[in-house]
Amino acid sequence: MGRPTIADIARQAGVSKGAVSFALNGRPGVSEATRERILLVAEEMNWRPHSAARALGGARSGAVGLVIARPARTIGVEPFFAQLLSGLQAGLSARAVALQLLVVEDTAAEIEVYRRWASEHRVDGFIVVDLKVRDERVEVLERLGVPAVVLGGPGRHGTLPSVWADDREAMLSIVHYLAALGHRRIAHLAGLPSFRHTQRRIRALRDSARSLGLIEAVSVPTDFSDSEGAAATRRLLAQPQRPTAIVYDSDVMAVAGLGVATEMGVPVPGELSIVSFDDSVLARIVHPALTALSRDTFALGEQVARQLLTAIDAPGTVRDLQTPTPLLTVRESTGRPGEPGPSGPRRRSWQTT
Amino acid sequence: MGRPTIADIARQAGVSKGAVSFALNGRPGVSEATRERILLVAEEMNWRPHSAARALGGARSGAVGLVIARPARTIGVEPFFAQLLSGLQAGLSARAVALQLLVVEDTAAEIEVYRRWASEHRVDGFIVVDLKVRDERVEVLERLGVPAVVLGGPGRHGTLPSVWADDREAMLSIVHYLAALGHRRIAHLAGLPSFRHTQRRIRALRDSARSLGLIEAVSVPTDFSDSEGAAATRRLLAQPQRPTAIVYDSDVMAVAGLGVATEMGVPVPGELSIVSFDDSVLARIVHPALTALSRDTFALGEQVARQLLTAIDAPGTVRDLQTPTPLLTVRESTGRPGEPGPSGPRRRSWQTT
DNA sequence: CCCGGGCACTAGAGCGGTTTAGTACACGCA
DNA sequence: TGCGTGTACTAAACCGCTCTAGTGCCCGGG
Repeated sequence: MGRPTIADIARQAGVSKGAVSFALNGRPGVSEATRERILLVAEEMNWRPHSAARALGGARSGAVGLVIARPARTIGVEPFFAQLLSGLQAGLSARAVALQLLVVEDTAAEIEVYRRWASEHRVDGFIVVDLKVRDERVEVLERLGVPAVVLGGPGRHGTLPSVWADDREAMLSIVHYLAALGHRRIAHLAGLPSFRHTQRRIRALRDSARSLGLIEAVSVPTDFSDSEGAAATRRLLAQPQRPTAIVYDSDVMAVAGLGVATEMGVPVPGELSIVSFDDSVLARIVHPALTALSRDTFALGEQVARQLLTAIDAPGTVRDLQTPTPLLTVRESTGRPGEPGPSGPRRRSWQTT
Repeated sequence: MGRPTIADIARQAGVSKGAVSFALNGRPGVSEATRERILLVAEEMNWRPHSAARALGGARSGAVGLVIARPARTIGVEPFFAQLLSGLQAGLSARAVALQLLVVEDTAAEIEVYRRWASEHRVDGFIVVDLKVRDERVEVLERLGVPAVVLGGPGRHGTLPSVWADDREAMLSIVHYLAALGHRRIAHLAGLPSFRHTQRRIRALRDSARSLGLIEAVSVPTDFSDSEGAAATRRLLAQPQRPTAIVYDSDVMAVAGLGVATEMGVPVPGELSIVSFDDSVLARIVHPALTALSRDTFALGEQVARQLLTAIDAPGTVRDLQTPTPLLTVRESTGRPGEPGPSGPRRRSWQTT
């Protein structure tokens, strides 16, 4: 005999299938004595529900989907996703919900997967990341009628609930910090310009430029890759009037930028301050360690998971949720412009050529 | 009306459910004309199979499981997993098989998930990573009778097929390279000693020590984390007779080690050569870029996926598969001991204080 | 002319659960 | 005594698909 079914349990316990179902799901319809007997038998036979059978009865599939549309190599290194994933798992596993993960090349493929998984009843809901400025996925998901939670915002996510952090506030905190140190030429190596949070960061920098008396406040869009981060840094540092501080939208780019600065003999933080918009081990292990915006990505994942589970249980009841604005963790990569950093004398000597 | 079922299609096309099923699955029993008519109707109604209904009829669930038992923070940064994941996806998506991913704290939890998912018919097979020296998971999976492919080996994976690379050969190639450069004191910052590949690497280093005339060839076990990597490096470099080369079992540790060397004023590669056992963007973006063993992790993932799909289709037919031994990519972090590297004069100046 | 065999298709049983309708019995109450 | 009500349970429908057994028909051979 293969795996036991409720029919087997029913026979063994001398009751009907229905009674077993009631007992196992803790719903009324059986006496306490019978329930315990059934549970005992089920335990003995080592019974587990067949997820497909459950799902067939119109019930949940017990899984949620996360589809990421980024070229594989980019993800490879983003600690952000891994952290987020762990948090999601933590939030989901509390309710024994599994996560179906898929990495696709582009948004078209992503949407196709949404359609497929939804119509195959493979998942009960979706987590949407990398919210775009004009995001077609939102409409598709709304039309599919599948519960979904958007990571990003605020705004532009239609009727779907979102979990978001204030990127604007975060960028302002960085710029204020740099301005307070005396920086007047600040560059921003932004991420993909199609991303909503990229736009918010760019705008925040531009808006603060005048009020803080910045001479220069440019945002350079990239694809988040280390190579574009390095190339853009090289271009910025080759200018006659180069920026005294660069804000990177990801830690990978920041590290790549640090590498370029080192290679070009520009001392950090002596002549160039570097801030990363994302914190991770990466920012800590390089030398000098990078000043970075820290947020609890793991907790963020948990939040998103909770929101999604709620959205699945009671659609329409979930409201947007703002997470704490990331705080700046000051390390060794920032200092007053033109001044050697805390360990300046040593690092100054890099600047040979 | 909700989503269409084959009954709807049958009604619309004026045939029976059975005929529709035959037509949609491309099996004999319907004429070519009828088949086309049915397919057309299905297309029009935008029909998709209900995965649960399919799975219920004893068929496949259309998903495979990957459970990773490592503390969340460690994964966060391993580009290896992300690359592997992408490769797996690529291999699986060709057959429209989904990947269920779960990160758990320890092996006990991992085994529990295997049991649960198998008995719930949630997945058709498993991918096992981080093969241990004495690995209880193997026996559990064999007993469960679920198809599974082990990433690692050779040996110690029971009757489960494995995909493996020759870690021994790889380590030997590193040591030979370093010995040829003139290194006689080589340290190895190993990973978790419970991992099978860690043991193979340790043994390979030890075995080659005599034949190559090494004075020192120690392996220091760690937990793969940046902090242990940094701490161990600090200890090694603080010794009176410090090693002239360190081999790191992961790129994260290698980068952390490079940071420590920089901080301690030990020029790389002038007085310390660094080799990473894993290549990734990480190894390239730091400065100096790290000499590392490169392998195509993406392709590895694809291979594993293919093997697993075969194992699911025809259990018992799958044999072990050896993947190409990773090749050493020489970058800037290695050189002759005591000699400045290619850009040595500049870097030499780091070594102040 | 009848029969066997192959083809195209139908009917319906199952897969393993959930859920609803129905039944048997005990009990309280007029 | 009869009736309504509540409880504990059973029987069976149902979810959407697959697959087997069976049916009707046509064709060729004896």
